[in-house]
Amino acid sequence: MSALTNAIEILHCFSSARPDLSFADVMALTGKPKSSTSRLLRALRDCGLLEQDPHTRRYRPGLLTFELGRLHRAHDDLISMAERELREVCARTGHTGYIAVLDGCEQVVLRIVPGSNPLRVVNPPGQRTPALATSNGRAMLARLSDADIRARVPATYPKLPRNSPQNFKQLMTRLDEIRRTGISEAADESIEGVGSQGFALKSGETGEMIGIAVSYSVQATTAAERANVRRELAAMAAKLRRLTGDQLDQVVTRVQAGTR
Amino acid sequence: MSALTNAIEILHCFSSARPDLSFADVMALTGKPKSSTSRLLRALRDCGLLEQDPHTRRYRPGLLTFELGRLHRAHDDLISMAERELREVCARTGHTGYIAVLDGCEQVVLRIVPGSNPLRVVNPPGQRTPALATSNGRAMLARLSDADIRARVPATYPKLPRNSPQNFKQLMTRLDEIRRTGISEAADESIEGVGSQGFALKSGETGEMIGIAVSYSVQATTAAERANVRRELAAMAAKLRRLTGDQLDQVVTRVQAGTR
DNA sequence: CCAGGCGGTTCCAAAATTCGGAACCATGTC
DNA sequence: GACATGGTTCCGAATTTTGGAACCGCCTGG
Repeated sequence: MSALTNAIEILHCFSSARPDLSFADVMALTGKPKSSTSRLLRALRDCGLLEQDPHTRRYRPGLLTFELGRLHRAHDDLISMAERELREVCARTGHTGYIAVLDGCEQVVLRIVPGSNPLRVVNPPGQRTPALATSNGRAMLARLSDADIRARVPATYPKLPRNSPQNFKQLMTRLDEIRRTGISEAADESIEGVGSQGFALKSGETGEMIGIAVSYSVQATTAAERANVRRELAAMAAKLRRLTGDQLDQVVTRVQAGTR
Repeated sequence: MSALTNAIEILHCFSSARPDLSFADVMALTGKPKSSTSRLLRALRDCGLLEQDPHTRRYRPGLLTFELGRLHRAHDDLISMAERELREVCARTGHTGYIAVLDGCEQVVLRIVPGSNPLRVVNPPGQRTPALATSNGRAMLARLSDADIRARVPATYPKLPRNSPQNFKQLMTRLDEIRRTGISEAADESIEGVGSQGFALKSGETGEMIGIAVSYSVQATTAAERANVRRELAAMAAKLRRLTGDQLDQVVTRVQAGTR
């Protein structure tokens, strides 16, 4: 196991749920001996990937991650084009929009477009969620080959909220429906009372794929309003597919860094 | 040289000026042989620290840096408190506010508060600039010990814009003035026609230090207006120092990860 | 005021990884 | 068809990393 692997293992311990960690936390989470943890944390701190709170001695992501994270935003084109369209839809419907990418079997929120409705922002950028339990997560999965999907979903199917697919077969049924209709829908899954509809967009040029979704309160919307969202999304999908040269039938073969 | 060191060396090649790099760029910038570069780039890509554009084959910071960069924001307290105050000052004066940290002899912008005046945002968050040529950069340096300053400034004093201190002695004169008045001023330095005033804030609790500055067009402001900015800053500084327990006379001994 | 825990650091020999030169290869282009 | 670009793979030598153990400074509770 290389030094880099170890470093990454530590970095992966941080999440929105655990934005900072103590020495003991890191030891427990990685299962590494004290000396190795000590050396590695020091190395990561010295190089700016981590910072240490001088008072509590806890570790958190460092200045370097902040700088590089800003640069990652530059990788635009597809995302900013989608964001522009999403902004208009959100302005018209009042709902909240999300753009996310797939990483393994999880999705990471890249952009959020706050809506005007009282439903407040629940998934800030950087948030990582199981792709199986979100509308645009499943929309992205639906565009992969069955073999790829099988490889991404953990061998022991995870325990998901009640309305999410409960096993691999149910999942494939829902993905097939998405493949037919082009739109993915979720309700009362990751968050109780919250529903969303989304679709996946894949650049014909670079092959990168993003998920675009609109999220709303299930209680506060009528069936007619949800049908309207679906129409809006379908129109946005058609326009973006045309702009980006997305061939719907073409399956994604390789997605960057998404093995985990 | 450890694998981690090499990885960091590559990551440091990226900047706002060079947000993506080709294989050859990385080889040239690091001076490493082809095989090592190949292996390392692959490792970085596989672990999510870098991404590769499938079309151009160029490398850029990856999803993991985006996620961790968002978490870095969580490290708030001092910064968010300062941001709140700065927001009010910017609303009153119409100028643009910056919060930055010191890293070695450079500063990195953490937050920006856009003003209402036509002077547009010039330094987005994540931007790295020589601390010697900015008002809050010098304000932060002024709070270090002379020995620490000498250690941070490169042995061969860098070539700076005309109005910046041109050698170590001039620098120390300006820092002494900042130490006396508590406020740092710059005009026509990093950017022609742009002036700024700033100060450094150091948490009495954690010891971390940030720079807070207000930036304006030199042409479009009168001396009276600049004096007003100075009063506003002095008042904000006094308030924040009280809130954070900042003892002005106490010199910063160690600042995180700021050796480079 | 001593014991014990936390958060480390340092040491060392064994084990694992990295290093870099060289050969090779797939694409795209002149 | 030759050449450049952007890699990958191989291999022995050289360098790092590893983890157990001992040690240390600080703080807290008894």
